[in-house]
Amino acid sequence: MGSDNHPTMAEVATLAGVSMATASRALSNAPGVAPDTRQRVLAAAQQLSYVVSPEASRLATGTTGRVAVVVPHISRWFFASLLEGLEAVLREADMDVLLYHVGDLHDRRDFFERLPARRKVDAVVVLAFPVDEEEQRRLALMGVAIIAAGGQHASYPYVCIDDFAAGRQAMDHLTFLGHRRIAMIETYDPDQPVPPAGRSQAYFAALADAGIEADPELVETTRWGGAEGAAAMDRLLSLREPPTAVYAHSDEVALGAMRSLRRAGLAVPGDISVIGIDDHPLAELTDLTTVHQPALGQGEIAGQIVLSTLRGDEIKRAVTVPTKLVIRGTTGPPRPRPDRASGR
Amino acid sequence: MGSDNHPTMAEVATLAGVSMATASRALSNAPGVAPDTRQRVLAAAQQLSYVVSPEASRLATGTTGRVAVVVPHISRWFFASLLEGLEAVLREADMDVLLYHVGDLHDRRDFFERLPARRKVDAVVVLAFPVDEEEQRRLALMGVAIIAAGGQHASYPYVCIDDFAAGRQAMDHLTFLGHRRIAMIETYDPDQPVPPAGRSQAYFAALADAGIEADPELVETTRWGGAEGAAAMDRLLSLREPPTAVYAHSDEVALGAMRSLRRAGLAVPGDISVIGIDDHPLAELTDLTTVHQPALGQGEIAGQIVLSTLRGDEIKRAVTVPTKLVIRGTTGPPRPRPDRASGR
DNA sequence: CTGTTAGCGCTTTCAC
DNA sequence: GTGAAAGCGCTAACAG
Repeated sequence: MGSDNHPTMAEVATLAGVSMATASRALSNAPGVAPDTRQRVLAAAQQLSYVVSPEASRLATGTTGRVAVVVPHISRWFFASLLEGLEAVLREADMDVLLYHVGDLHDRRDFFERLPARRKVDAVVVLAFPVDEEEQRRLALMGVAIIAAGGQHASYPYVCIDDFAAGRQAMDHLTFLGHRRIAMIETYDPDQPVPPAGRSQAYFAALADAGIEADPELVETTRWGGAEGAAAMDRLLSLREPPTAVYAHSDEVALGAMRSLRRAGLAVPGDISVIGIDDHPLAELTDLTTVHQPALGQGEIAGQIVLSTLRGDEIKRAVTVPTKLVIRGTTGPPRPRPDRASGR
Repeated sequence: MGSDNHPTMAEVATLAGVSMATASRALSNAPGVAPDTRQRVLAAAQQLSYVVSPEASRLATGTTGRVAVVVPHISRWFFASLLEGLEAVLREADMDVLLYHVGDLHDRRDFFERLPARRKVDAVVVLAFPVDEEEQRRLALMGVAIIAAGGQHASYPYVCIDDFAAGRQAMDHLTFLGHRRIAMIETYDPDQPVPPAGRSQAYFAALADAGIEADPELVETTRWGGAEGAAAMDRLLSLREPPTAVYAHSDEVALGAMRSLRRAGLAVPGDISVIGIDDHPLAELTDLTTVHQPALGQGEIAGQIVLSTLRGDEIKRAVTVPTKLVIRGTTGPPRPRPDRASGR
C-alpha cells in the first residue's frame, strides 16, 4: 500500500544513453534536442513507464501547475456546475484543481487565516464568493493570481451574470402579464459578508417603471433554501391581501414557495404566478418559469481567464454573460379579481 | 502577479538562532525540541510569515498530503454531496483534495491511460464509479491506496448503501399499499461499464414475494435524467393497461415521471403513485415519497477510510450505511378500479 | 536537545 | 546538440 518504486529520470537517461540534462529537455519537450535523441529518451521513459516527479520538478521550476478553487457550497447545483466547467478547461490545460470548501464563517476564517493553499497553487478562483477587504489582503499574501467567478468583483478579473438584468427579466415578465401585486422572496447567505443586491434592486426598479408602489409587506427576506422559500410563501399567504405573483431570487426557493401553494390548495399560475432565477435542471421538470443563467459556461470562462492570466496574456478582465427568460408553466396573467375592494 | 519572495526555512532558522534541523523539527512539531526553542522558531516563522514549501517538504519525505477524487458527475446532487463529505474530513486532516472529473468514456480512457494523478497523491477515491479490471490494473500502477465510495467494490475498501435493500424498501411500500401493477423506471449510465443491478433485482424480488407476476412491459430502461424519466413515463402511460404505481431508480427520474403525469392530467397519488430513491433535497419540496440515503455521510466515511488506510490502521474495509423509507405525498393506495376486466 | 551533512528528483545555466 | 554541476527548500539520519 504505497510501497512504490518509481524510476528516476537518471535511470531513463542511462537507459537512453544520454545525460540527465538531455533527458530532461527531451521529456519536457524543450527545444535543442536532436529528434532521434528525443525519440530514444521517450522510448526509454515509456519502457520504464516513467513519470516525472511533480514535486521535484516543481521545486526546481517554482510553479505548481495547480489552481485552488474556493467554494462556499459544493452540493448546490449552481456552484457544482461552475466547478464542473472550471475543472474541464483547467484539466484540458493539464492543471490540477485543488478543492477548498469554505462552508461557514468558521471555515472561512480558518481559510483566510491559515491560507492552506499557500505555496501550493499558481492561482486561486473564488466561486460566487464575495471576498471582503481584509480577506483580500490575506489572499494577496499568497502572491498568486486571483479570479472570481459567478459574481462581480471590484479587485479581481471575473465572470458573472448581470443580476440586475436577470431580475428585470423576471420582474418585467410579471408586470407585462399584468401583475401589480408582486411579492419578492429575497435571499441572503448568513455566511457571506456582502450579499449581492442586484436581484433585489431589479424588483424595485421594475415596480417603479410599471408605476406600482412597492409594498414592504410583499418583500420577504430569508436564508437561501427550499424550506425557507416555503416558509416565506406561507407568510405571504397570510397577508390580508396576498400577492398575485411571486418573484424568487432562485429556483430552489421558488420551488419551496410552490410547495406552500400546493399545500394551500392554490393553483399555479391560476391563483398565483411564480418565477425564479437560475434555470436549475429541476425547473424544467417542475415546469417552473425562470431566468436562465449559464452556470457551466461561467465556469469555463473562469478557467480561460485563469489560463490567460497565468500565461501573462492579461486580456478580458471582466466578462458578463447573458441571461434569458424561460417561460414555462408557472406564470400567467393574474386572475381577474372578484373586486373585493370596491364591491360590497 | 506571481512575483513572490517567500522566506526560506534557513532564514527562519537564522532569525531564531538555531540550525535548520531544529527549525524543521519545531515547525513540524516533531518531538525532541526544547519548548522554548520551539517557541522561538515559531515566533520567527510568524514574524517572517513563513510557510513551508510543500514541494520541498514533499520531495524530502516522499508523501504528497493529497488525495485524488475521481467523479463521473460533479453537478448531480448525490455526487456533489459525497464530495462535500469527503472534502470535509480530508481537510480536517489537512490533506488536499485534487478533483478529477471523468465525465464520459473519452475522459475515462484518458484518465486511466495517462494517469494524470500519478505521483501526485497518496490515495485515490473513486466516487460511485465502477472500475473495470483493466482500469484496476492501471490504477495499481500508481502504487497508492484506492478507496471506493457510493458503490460497492470487490477490490477496494468501500462505503455504500445496500441498493437491493433500498429498492426493497421502495417496492415493499408499494405492494403494501396494495399495488399490483407496478412499473419500474430503471436507469443506466452509458459511460459506466457496469451498471449496479441491486435496485433492479429488488423490483423483481419484491414482485415475486408479493405473488405478482412480472410484466416486461412495465420495465422501462433509460439513461439517467429527468427528461428521460418523463419520456419513460410517457411510454408507460401509453400502455393498454398502465401501471398504478411507478418505482424509479432515482428521485430526478421520478420527478421527470411526475411531470409527464401532470401534463397528462393524472393525479398523484390518486391515479398513479410514484416513488424514487435518494431523498434529493428537492424531493422534499415536491412531496416526493422516496428512500433516503445519506450522501454526505458516505463521503465522510470514505474520508475516514482514506485516513485510516494511509495511517496504516487497516480497519473497516467495507461499510454499508442504512437507507430509510420516507413517505411523503406521492404514494397512496391504488384507486379501486372500475373493474375494466370483468365488468361489462 | 541540537547541529552537520547528505540527499529527495528535477531544471538550468554554462561550457564543450 | 549535449554534458557537468549547481542548486530548488526541506527532511532525516547520524553525531555530538
